[in-house]
Order: sequence, then C-alpha cells, then structure tokens
Amino acid sequence: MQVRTRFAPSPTGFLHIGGARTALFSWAYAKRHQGQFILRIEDTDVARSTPEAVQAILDGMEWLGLDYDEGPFYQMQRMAQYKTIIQQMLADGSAYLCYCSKEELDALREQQMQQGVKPRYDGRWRPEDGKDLPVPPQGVPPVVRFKNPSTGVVAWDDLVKGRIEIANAELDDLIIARADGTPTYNFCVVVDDWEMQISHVIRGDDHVNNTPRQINMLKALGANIPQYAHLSMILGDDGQKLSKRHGAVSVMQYDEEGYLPEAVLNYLARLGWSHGDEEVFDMQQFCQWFDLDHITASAAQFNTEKLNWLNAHYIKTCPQEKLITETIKRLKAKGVFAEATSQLSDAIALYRERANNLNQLAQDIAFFFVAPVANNMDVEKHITPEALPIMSAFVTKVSKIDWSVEAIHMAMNDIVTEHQVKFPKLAMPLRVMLTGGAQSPSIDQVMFILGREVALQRINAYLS
RNA sequence: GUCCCCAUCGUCUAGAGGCCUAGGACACCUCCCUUUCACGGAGGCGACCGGGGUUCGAAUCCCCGUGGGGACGCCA
Repeated sequence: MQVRTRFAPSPTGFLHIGGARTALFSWAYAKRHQGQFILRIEDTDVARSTPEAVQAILDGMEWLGLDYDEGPFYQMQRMAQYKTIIQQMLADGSAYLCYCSKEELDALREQQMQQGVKPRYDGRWRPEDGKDLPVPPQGVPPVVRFKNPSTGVVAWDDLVKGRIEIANAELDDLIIARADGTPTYNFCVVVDDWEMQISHVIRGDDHVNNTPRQINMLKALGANIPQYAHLSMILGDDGQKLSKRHGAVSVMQYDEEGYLPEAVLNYLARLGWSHGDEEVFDMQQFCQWFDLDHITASAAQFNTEKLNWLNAHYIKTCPQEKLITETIKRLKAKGVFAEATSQLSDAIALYRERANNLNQLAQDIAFFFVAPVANNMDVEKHITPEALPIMSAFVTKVSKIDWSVEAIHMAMNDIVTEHQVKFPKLAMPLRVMLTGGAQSPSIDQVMFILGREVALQRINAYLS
C-alpha cells in the first residue's frame, strides 16, 4: 500500500512544539515508507485564520527542514468540491437540513448539561421513516447535518492507543455545513483525507473524539478508512498543559533563543517515541528507524535541560561554516560586528565545545571584538596589588616573543617561575584583563587569538 | 455531568509473563582531568500509583479504585 500522510494545521497561530512533533512524525513515517507527505492548511475558520499564521507555519516547517511532497493545499480553495459532495449527501439521504437556531441549540445544551447527560443534538429535524418533520420556519437558513448511524459501534485500531470503540448512540448528527453554506472542519477533513488518499492519519489525540464521526462519514461516502495514529500531547516544562496563554511558543522562537534545528528535531523525535537506548541521531537515521509501534500512549513533559544537552551536542558537531554564519548573525543582534575572519573562526573553534546555545556562544566570544567590561568581583579578587608587578613583567616578556600559543605558554611558565608563584596567580588576572571574567578556555589560547596588540592594550589599561 | 484516553526514577523512556537484583538518557551528587569555567572520563542517587485476581511465575494480562488528561461548538 502506498503510504500517504499529511500535516493539517489550522492557520490561527504559529507552529508550536506539539504541531511540530506531529508534523515530524507524519513526515518521518512517509519517508520511512517511501510515501508522500502532504501539507494541508485548514483555513475554513475565516474569522480566525490569517495569512501571517500561514506564513509562520511555512517558516517553521522550513526551519525544521520538514519538506512536503504535495501542497500546501488550502481548504478555502476547495469550497466547490465540498459543496458538491454536500449536495450529493443531501440527495442520497446521508445528510439533511436542520432549521434549529443557535439559540434553540444553546437552550438544549444547557438543559442537557443540567440533567447530567452528554450534550448533543436531539435529532428533531432528522428524517426518519414514519416520522413527521416540523414545518420549516420562514427566513431561517438551515444548516446541513450528517445523518449519523443511531445504532451499533464505530471502532478502529488506533496505531498508538490500540482498539477504540465508540457507541453510535454517543454520537449526534454533526453539522457539516453552516447556515451560510460553508462546510465545517470535520467534513472537510473527511473529504480531503479521502480525495488526497491519505493512508495514515497521524495527529494529536485531541482528535480521538472526532475520529468515529469521521469514520462514519467516510463510510457514508463509500471511502476507504485510513489508519489512525493519535499522538499524546506535550506538556510544558512544569507539567502543565501548553496553551497560548501558558508556555506555548513558536518553533521559530527556538531559533531566536539559540537552538539548532537539528537539536530541536532530535529532541522532539525522542519525545513520545523511542528506539531502544538511542538518544542522539540525525533525521536520516530517524527516518530509517521511525515506526508507530514505539510511540508512547501517554503525555510527555517537555524538558528544556535535555534539549540544551542535545543542542550542545549539535553545536559541537555542526559544520564550522554554519557556526560562523550563525554567530555573526547573533553577534550582530547584540550590536557586535564581526566578519568571517580567521580570528572569528578560531574563537568559535575554541568556544564551541563549551557552548550549549548559539546565543551563548556569541556572547562568550563577543569580548574578542569589543573590549569587555570587567566583572567587579573578579577584578577585586584577581587583580590584586601583588598581581600588578607580575603582569608588568609578563607584558615585557610577551612583547618580544614569537606570537604563538606555545610561546605565550612558555612565557607564562617563565614568569611564574621567576616570581615563584603558582600558575593561577598569573593566569587569573590575565583572564580577567583579557576577557573581563574569571572563566574562559586556556588563557594562552585566548590571548593568541586576541592578538598581541589588543592583548597588550587590555593589560596595560590595568597597569597605568 | 457524560463519553474517551493515560499511568515505570524529578524528566524523557527501555520493557510484548521468567532474560528485571527493572536498563539507557537528561538533571543532580562524588571523584578524575585541569590554568578558572566548561567539555570529557569513572562512579553514585533514583521508579514499576493502590488493591484484588489469572499464573508455577506479573512492571508486563484482567477487574476495581485513585490520580491525571482530552472531548462534548454553525472552532479547528
């Protein structure tokens, strides 16, 4: 069977982490089976859909590298098709007109809630053999409802949750076209999944409840029923549900915050899915391994610490060229202008091992390009009166050496020997003078990259 | 309220009746490396929600309970 999956976001906001994982799994499943991955924009809610949101979703997909074989399709451009099918259903009796007003429906719902029963449409306009329907009221545009089977059960073997059965008696006749004639979500999904020949519907488990209705409609249309895989939700770092109000952020924000897409992808892949003990793998590997059998049925809590760890890994293994580009961009955002020089490259090479974030990496090496403002506590602690003569001697010595890491290191050794002090007595003040802080890689390497002129200038600023 | 889903270390997870004295990873702690901080290396801490079954044997299967979550729109 040809595997065809789809990602079908509604453009009412950015692509968040949960949507990204859903897209990732659908994408990977298609890749794994040499199938097609389709992007479909579900924009039938005209009031809430925006072109900006469409763009945000496209941007997010692109940043993550989730390419699609077909689409993006826009449901608003498929209106004619939906309406044709609605007419057919009306004609063959699988759908009918309902003249209930919203007010009537609200009253019904409220009454049912009070009685402690599941709120649902009571079928007052549903045609039935031997049943007399009310007379359609004047001037009320009807909605179209799907005539859901009233008996029996709908069941499917969910690829992540196992068999799920719902009694048709639990379902009501859902509206498939609004009073203004526009089709609703559940109906459009059905038509699209059918016509786009989707073989596997991989989506969030907030859609579990829609599935039986969709299956019933698919059956009424004589369509094949796709396989369903419902993914559990992703909770925030605090275990709370993610929402626009609480913690849900665009995947693009991870870019802004200094994460590499490789890290986000790897992290997301392991959130709710596993392949034995494998933790670190690229998307090519993931696409070879990915299966629906190893998806967890329970919700997963997001863990930024682990994402950071993966980000550190991908910063270490990232091509140097990409790191240079990223760092220049991020330095610029801090108002530090650097060019792709060998000095920048050397600085990155020296610091990339210790960074778990691109913004941090930029921050760490900014002092190479802009004189640092030293931390007062570090200055007090390390640049003591006793340190100054040592530093003076060091300046004198280092002014005359060949400019190499080895020579600088030897000079440092000579000075500590001559002054009979431990190495840190020289290294620490030097570190503070050169970098502005007490933490850095080997200071001889830092000094070498900084260059003799700038290094001496920074030291002398403390000596005068 | 009604229906549906879920339940292993703090977190992500391995686990398909004996391989489990429950494995890995993040975090945390200790030690090593060391020129500070990281990185890296070696250890450590740490979990099967509760109760009943089924079975020679259950983290794994069944039931009940409890706790979480989701859905009940002319939203998607």
